[in-house]
Amino acid sequence: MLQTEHDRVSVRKGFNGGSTTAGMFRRFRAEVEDAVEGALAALDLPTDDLGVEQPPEDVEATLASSVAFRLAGEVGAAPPSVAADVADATETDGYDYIDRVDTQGPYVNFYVSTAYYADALEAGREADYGTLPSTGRSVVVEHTSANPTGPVHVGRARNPIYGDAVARVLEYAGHDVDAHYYVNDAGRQIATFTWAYETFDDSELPDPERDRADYDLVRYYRAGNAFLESGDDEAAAEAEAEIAAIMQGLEAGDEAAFERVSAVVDQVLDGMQTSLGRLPAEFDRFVKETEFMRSGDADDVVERLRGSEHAVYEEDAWQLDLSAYGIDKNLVFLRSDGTTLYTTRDLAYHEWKFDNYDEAVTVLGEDHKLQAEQLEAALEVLGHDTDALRQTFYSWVNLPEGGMSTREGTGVDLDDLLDESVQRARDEVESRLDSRGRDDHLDDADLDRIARQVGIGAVRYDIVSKQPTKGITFEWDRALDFEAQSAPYVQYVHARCCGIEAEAAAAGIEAATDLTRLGSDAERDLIAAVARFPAVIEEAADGLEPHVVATFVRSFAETFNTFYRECSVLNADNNAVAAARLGLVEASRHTVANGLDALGIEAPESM
RNA sequence: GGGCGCGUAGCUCAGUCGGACAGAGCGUCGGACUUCUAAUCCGAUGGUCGCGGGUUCGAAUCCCGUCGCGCCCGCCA
Repeated sequence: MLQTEHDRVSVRKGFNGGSTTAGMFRRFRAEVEDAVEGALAALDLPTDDLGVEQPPEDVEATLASSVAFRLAGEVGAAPPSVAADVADATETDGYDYIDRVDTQGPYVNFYVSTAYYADALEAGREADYGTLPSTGRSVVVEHTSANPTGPVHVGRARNPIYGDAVARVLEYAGHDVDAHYYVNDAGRQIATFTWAYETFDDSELPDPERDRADYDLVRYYRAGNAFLESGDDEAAAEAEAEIAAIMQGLEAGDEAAFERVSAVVDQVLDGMQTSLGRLPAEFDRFVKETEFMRSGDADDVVERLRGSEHAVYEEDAWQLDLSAYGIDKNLVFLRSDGTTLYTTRDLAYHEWKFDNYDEAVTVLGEDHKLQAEQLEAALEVLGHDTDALRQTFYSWVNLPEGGMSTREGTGVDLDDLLDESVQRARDEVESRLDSRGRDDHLDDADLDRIARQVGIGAVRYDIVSKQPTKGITFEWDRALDFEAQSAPYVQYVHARCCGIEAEAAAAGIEAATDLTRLGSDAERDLIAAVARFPAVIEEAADGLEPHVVATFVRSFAETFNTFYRECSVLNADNNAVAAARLGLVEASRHTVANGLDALGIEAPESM
């Protein structure tokens, strides 16, 4: 079986055309809000809080209002009585998706119309279903930005996985997104790295773990740091002088210094990109700190900060007193030796972002929170409206025995995790081959593809499905669990959809959009789930929380599996039912494929 | 010590801008493949939402306190 387009994760930038829909659920919600507001206004009641919410699963209504609770006191009647009045005053004519209103105790319940289901079914059959209409807003998402000092380890991997998903979700939500990786090629650590690379000899270092530049060069970085910490003060002082010279050279715009540093940075970054590309996490642009040193923008920031009322000169260094912004810690923006710091250059970068984008999103580890607050305050000192800046944080991924560190060489390399996961996925596929129900003859290339899609998808889902603020302890068995509530569970639904569509095509069944043939609970529940997808994208984008897509897609898969069991396409009572169900399968496939795509997880056509 | 975050079933997690009996998966126990793929489905089991106060008609959700864990408090990033 050949790999087709559906097997590949779409390129984010590809989503700028095609038909788009605001989504049935979102429109229904807007209608309900409008109707409730109208009813309250008619009753001369306040409309500031409509209390529109989603009822529990066992309630048939799609949305409800709990407004009667709050109004009971004002009206002087019990909530159920108020609810009845509101329901009576609610006008349902003129709305496409509100079918009817009733009450259940204190709740006013709203039920969707046939048109709601019909439109969801039709919209779902479009391949780009879930893509919201263009907002016309440009957003830069900066994520990962790991120091180019060595191979990407699992502790860092949450950033590209979460960050890439944020970028994708924003793209689905209709924004014009660019992903940036901000390259630290000017900091002290990089100068140290450069010195070490030039100083140590390959023969005195351990063999690299992999034949790749990042694995090769990180040995020098570790050796250099170990040397500086070894306690030989005289030798260390000599090294420090050289490191300082490199930093001074960069600051002075010395071309030779830039070349020395890039010789290290470019190689390591190239290796890191190979790892990141496996996830995949791809970037539209790599922005180097040194760009802002060479352009003079960093110096310009220094001059303007120095002239601000918050600037103080203490202990020979220029600092920003940010107590007016509620930050006790001074921000040093120019060292006593005249060199700039990371945050100084980052300020120049952010000014550039503001000039070129409507909104700037940054995905950072929680250890950067203080620095991020200082950055935001400093941007305000520089006269910017920081509403355009959204900084979002994730907690570290730790090993059961502690944290991971590139410098100390502790931790699990991302490559090792992905290799192991793909290998375990391959074992899994092979062990299932004999009992496999479908006879579509998987060849070796298919096994490779499935192992890769499932293995990497499982790792990615494991990380992206959790709230970013929650800490994660990395455990092999848990990260590589392919059971339910994991990527393979959802991917399997996609493969099932593809299998059904292939069989249906062979049987000459053509998909139809025919709601009249889809009356069972399982079918209606599935269409209702399809209808919610765009609203899920919207929620995930608004909160920069891709994990809500992960939750949705898993729950959607469950709904689909119930439908699968109860509503056969090929063995339907007649052709019309088969065609209608096939249309629903198509809508389901688009929902799952795009939900996974928004998370950066591939959707296999067969498993 | 101060700041920020986290604490929900034995385990891993949803739910947290206050609302209908707190939901999944794993685990355990018991069922379902001559059927579009069983990486599936169905059922049972399992919770003082860390603890103590407060606000409210109503609190896992908001406020105060407290305990435990994590991160930060560098002229590092």
